[in-house]
Amino acid sequence: MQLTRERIVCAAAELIEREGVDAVSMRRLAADLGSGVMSLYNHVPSKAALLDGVAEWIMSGIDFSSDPDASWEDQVRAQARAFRQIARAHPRCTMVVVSRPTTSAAGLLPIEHALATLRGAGFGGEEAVRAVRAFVAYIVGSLLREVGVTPSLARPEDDAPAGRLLRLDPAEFPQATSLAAELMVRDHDADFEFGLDLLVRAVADLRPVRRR
Amino acid sequence: MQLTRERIVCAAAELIEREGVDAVSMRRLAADLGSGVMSLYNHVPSKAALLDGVAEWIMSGIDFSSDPDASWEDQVRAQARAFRQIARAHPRCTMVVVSRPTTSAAGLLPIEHALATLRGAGFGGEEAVRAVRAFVAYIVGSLLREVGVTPSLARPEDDAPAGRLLRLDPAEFPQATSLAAELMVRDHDADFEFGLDLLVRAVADLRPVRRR
DNA sequence: ACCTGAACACCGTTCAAGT
DNA sequence: ACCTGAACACCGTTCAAGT
Repeated sequence: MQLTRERIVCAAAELIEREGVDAVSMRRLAADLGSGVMSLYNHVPSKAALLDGVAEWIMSGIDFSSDPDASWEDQVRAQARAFRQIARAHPRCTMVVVSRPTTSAAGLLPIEHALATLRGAGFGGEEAVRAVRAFVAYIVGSLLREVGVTPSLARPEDDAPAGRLLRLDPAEFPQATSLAAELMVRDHDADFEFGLDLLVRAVADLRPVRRR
Repeated sequence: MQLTRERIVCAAAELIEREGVDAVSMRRLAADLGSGVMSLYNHVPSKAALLDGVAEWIMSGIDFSSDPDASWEDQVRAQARAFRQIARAHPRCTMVVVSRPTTSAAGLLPIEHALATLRGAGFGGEEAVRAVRAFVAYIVGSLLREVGVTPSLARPEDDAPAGRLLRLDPAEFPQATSLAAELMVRDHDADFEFGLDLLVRAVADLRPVRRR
């Protein structure tokens, strides 16, 4: 089968999803694709560029469009949820997406949509830009949490009964100890919606705007 | 000089800051420390564990305490800013801190402090946990943006005049095009404070609480 | 307990050679 | 234009040997 940039990028994304980023090597990828290692370099200039390609490919698979008849609050919410889809659809690729600077247009698309929504709701340019940045920061941070790299109490242990506790010194961590039950609950949907709601309402409070 | 876990971790952090994560190898580190490669393994079980150590070391260098006489809003702000200090003090290590699950107590300390502040302000346990998670998500996302991995318009190019524009198709990106000026401004302080303020005010609105 | 060199099984990428 | 193998300069880590 023909070797293609797209085929290579796609194979890389699948390999990451299957075995993690550390499993990705040009040699391994070539073997998976049934070609010589150096053949890859006819379509991709370097491994770094390949990973950029994976990030872009995943971003471009998200649909950021939203119902233009909905309230701007609901549109922003829909866009945020679309973004978060990345963590659900490509959990192990999320870190790749989020850890490399987006050089492509695909990375700017969610921002374009969000800006359009906010401007359409009557927000000024600077305000819209600032609000979008706050949303993006929150969403990106949420992705990282969901993917499991943000400080948490529940330690993933293969052998231990699900949701075992990190050993905590109650003297040093009185709050974490007394709130252990709440901290162990990991409902990413609810967590995400909670924070998203905070931001949406705070942005709505910035100024009295009427539906356009 | 004696080889020590702390000395190794510290050297790794400095090397990351100087030349980036990709420059870190056990061999390079050993050379920097004037020892044989394998000597490192007497103090650190693996490279991955070493990077965990770097993350922990950086987290433990942040002072999350806040003036207990200040309003809870100001305390939360102070804690958030302390967290953000990481991006200023160790920009190139930030990704390391933020990309690996915190297994140590040092990673839980900021959460402990934030929980104490919110509970002291009268928030319920579950509410406090949710709010803290929203804050952490926002802060972590902000760190990533500040360190330069979040979609942005300003493309860092060594040769181009500072702040050159990504080539944008005005038809596809009307908002980004018309807001190019605003999007190019990169005032991380202002951006961070703007979003932090949104969250603080939204959390304050969750329920009428009086100072404790 | 700590250090070490040799060795193993890998890397990404350059280059020169092929079609 | 695309493919390729050999070669180069690296990796992390195991192991057996030293002190």
